[in-house]
Amino acid sequence: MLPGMGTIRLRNDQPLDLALTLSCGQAFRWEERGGWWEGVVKGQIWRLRQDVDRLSFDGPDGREVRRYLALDEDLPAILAAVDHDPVIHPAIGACRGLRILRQDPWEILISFICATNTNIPRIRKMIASLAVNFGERIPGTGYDRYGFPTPEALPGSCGGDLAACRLGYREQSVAEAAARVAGDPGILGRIAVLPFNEARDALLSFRGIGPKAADCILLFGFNRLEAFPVDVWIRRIMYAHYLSPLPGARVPSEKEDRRIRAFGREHFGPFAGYAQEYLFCARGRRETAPSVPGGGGLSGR
DNA sequence: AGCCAGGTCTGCG
DNA sequence: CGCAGACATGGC
Repeated sequence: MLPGMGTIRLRNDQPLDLALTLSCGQAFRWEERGGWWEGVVKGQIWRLRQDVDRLSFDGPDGREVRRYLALDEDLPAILAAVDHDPVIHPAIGACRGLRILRQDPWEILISFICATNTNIPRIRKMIASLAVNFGERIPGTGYDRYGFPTPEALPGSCGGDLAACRLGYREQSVAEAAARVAGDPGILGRIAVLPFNEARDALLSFRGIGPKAADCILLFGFNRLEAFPVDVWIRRIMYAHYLSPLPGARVPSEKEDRRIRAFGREHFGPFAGYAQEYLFCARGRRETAPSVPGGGGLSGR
């Protein structure tokens, strides 16, 4: 591991909370071992460690680390652009240094197909299982680590050993996505350069990718910071503090989620995804229990 | 034991 | 369109 090893001095005005960034649910393959965060990125072992303003890395080179962690992004400027109400403000304070990673679109696509209707611990297990069963073993470590499987390496038709990964009803969607991307290797690259709504529509054409997964894939895999994923937690938070369901509307419902999404993107602007992530990561103080819609909205909508 | 989980799809009106 | 159920699994 000699090739890429070094340190980066973090600037005071560009905060990073490495642990929060790696563990908050945008990436699923990072583990803390002996004071270092260890993960697999681009088929290589990456080890990262933060001591206040010193970021140490082992595996990648400094340029790769900066890019992956989005250290070149002006975080305070982004947060200033979304910090204009008394709900997001404390979330920003509570999650200082949280950054949205720049991850591999293919890995994120599969990860968020797996992320539907389950919890983060199990998502991590599903992804780990895909890597162990179909990824390439990475030599030179004291224990086995595996790269995320390529589209070609995953069974492209249902059945096969994919069942061993215990994906449940997500299995068919994963298999189809693998077959499609393997058969059209340029597809994700083309999606990457589409306008937002067209990219979103392209993702929605995959089985197993609905509105929420599409927004997560855009945000975490394509660095589209305007994406505003609406999951059960965000729905709770938004109903508790920002808007109420339309009179007579069923909730949850796709129609209502669409309103939440539109409100989020309008209210928070081009960096709505950052606002969403801070709200998501700061969940659990006031939003642990389902709250009553209609009480305590910000505006009278 | 039972509810819930970073939802989505299908089959009906 | 919009709604209700089904769905496969395991965490807590």
